[in-house]
Amino acid sequence: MEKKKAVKKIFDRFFDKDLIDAINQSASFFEFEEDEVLIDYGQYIKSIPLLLDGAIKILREDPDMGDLLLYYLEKGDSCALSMACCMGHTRSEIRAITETKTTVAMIPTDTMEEWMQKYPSWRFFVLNSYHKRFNELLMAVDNIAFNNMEQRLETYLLETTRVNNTHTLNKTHREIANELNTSRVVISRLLKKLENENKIQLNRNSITLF
DNA sequence: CCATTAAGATACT
DNA sequence: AGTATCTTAATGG
Repeated sequence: MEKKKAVKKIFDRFFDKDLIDAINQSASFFEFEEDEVLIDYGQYIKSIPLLLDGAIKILREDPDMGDLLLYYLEKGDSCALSMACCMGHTRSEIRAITETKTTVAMIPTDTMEEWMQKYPSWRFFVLNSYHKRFNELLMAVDNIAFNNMEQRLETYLLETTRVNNTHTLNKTHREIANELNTSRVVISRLLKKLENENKIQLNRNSITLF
C-alpha cells in the first residue's frame, strides 16, 4: 500500500524498522478534505495523528469570540498537544482544522503509551515534537507581542502560501482577519497597502504573492 | 432579475 | 488599530 510506503519514506530517518512496522500495523489511515475540523475545544482525544501529507492549522480561541492561528502542522509532524492531552486524559485546549487535503496515520493512545516504553526512537520523536511545538509557540507569542498587524499579516501570507505550496491563496479578507483575530477592514486596508507596494495582487477571493 | 456576500471607502473612536 | 456604516462589485440561483 502506498500509505505504508509514505510512513517509511517520511519517518525513516526518525524511527527504526520495528517501529515503522508497528505503525503500519496499528495505525488507521485517514484522508481529510480541506477545512475539516479534526479536534475541537473540550474534546477528549483518543488517538494522535502523524501527518503524512497536507497541512493542519492549530487555532486557539479567545473567550469572547475570534480564533487565533498558532501554527501549522506539516508533513512529518505530529501534534504534541494531543500527545499531552491523551496521556493526561484532559480535554483539548485547541482546535485543529485541515488547511489542505490531508493524509494522516492515527495512533491509538494506549498503543502510543506502549511504544514509549518499547521504542527509544518513538520516545525521542515525542520529546522532539514537544520541542518543535514549544518553539513554534514562542514564535507565535513573539509575533503577536512585538510585531504590528502589517508584519503579522506578511508572515501569515508567507507561512500560508508555503504550507499550501502555492503563490495564490483562495481566502477571503474575513477569513484572514479571523485567523489573526482582527477585523476585516483592517486586513483589507493592509492588503491594499501591500498591493500598492507591489508585493501582492488582489482579486476577489484570492491573493497572489510576488 | 434578486439575494447574498466580498471588498472598497469614509469617517469616527 | 478597531468599529460602524454605506457603496460597489461579483456570484449564484
